[in-house]
Amino acid sequence: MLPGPALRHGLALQTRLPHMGRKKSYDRKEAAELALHAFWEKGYQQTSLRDLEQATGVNRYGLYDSFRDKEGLFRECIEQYAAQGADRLDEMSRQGMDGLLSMIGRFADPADDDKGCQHGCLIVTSLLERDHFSLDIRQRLDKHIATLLGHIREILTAEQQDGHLLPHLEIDECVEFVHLFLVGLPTMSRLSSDRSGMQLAAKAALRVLESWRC
Amino acid sequence: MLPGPALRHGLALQTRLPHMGRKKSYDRKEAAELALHAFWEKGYQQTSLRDLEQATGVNRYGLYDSFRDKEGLFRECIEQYAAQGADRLDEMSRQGMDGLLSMIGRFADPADDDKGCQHGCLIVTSLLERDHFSLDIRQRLDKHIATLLGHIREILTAEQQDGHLLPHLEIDECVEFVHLFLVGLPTMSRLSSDRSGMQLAAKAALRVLESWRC
DNA sequence: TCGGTATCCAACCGGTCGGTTGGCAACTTG
DNA sequence: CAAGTTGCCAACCGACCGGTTGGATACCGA
Repeated sequence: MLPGPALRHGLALQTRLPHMGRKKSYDRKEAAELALHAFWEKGYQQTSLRDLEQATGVNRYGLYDSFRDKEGLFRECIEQYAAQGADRLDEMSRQGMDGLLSMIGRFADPADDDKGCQHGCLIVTSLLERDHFSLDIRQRLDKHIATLLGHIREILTAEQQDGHLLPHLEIDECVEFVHLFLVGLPTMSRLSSDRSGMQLAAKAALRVLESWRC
Repeated sequence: MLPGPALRHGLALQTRLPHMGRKKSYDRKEAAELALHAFWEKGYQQTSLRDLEQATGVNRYGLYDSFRDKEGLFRECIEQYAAQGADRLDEMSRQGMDGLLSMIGRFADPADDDKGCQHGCLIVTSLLERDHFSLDIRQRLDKHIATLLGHIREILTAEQQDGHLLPHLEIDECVEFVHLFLVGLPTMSRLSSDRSGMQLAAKAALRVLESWRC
């Protein structure tokens, strides 16, 4: 823990061998991944350190040692989540409007058991707990949202320039409208255990997106 | 508090005069109204009894005495809120599609300083905390949501029968789409202190509603 | 004025929160 | 093996939660 008596024997702090002492019984990244799903299901505030200990199998000392504090662990989780999502976003961008449609379509299609759709985007749902986070976390969440909106804007402008989207549409408005879907649909699914209302809304959203094409 | 020695003097419980003893220093309904705004701003879970004492000016003993417990106070708040909202809903129904448009339009128009739009419908935002409530509260919230959706459905079917709405529209889908707006717009405004994105989305939503008319 | 009653308020209760620590177990090095 | 270092775990900490209570206070009827 603390430096210990090594210094008294002339062993400088930075030259201490990294493989000394007991080995960690858990993998840092794996623990963060498990914690991520706990946060995702219950939200930041409602996930206690006791929950995290159980979800990760790591004692709170280990969590504290590896991630500094609860928020540090959460920071690692959202960065890991965003890193995973980045690939998906790129894939969506590559598919253009179809990618966007399939993204919204996942909400409407109950056959697709992508767990993400059950809880909604972790970044979005976390922003609902804005008040509980430090400025640092808030800024990271905002940054990730901006990235998401950037991808959507990129898709829409490209499609419009290629003449595949109605020319009179205001891109700013369309981007925020899609944002509304991405925020509202998972929220709706949280409001009720019955997902049919949300699915109808998703179908309507898809119709609107389709109507933008030409 | 407890019956006291009155009975020993032959004074039956139900015949005790209601104006005995010290007078309440607060009005029950007024206290509920003040508590309502506290719940509305911070949410149920995040509003502590300390907050409620400060917001209402009533000591927790008084709150406990008048409302049984925190949830009892909240129950009173949402019923009061729903009662107030009922008039507005009726007014909206009377105006038909225009009423619906103006309801959504309030989100887009920053000049209108209706505080309700800042936080979103209390019923909706409360449902986000579903897990923290008893079955009774959940059912009440669900009932109020159903009432709201019923009004929307009523408006849309009437307009369609009168030939003022495109005949091919599926009412079920449209109702849930409006529901999505009502859920998503206030949620968006919570995600960011900058309301411009939400306002753009609201404008897009209005365009969609307009496009349904004929 | 005085007994009876209802209200008010501060102190308190058990429980849970995020976070900390001391003693022990496991590992490397010599 | 012994010395040095690190990880593990349970017990613990102060703060805050919703809720409770006992004694002081204000009000009523007689």
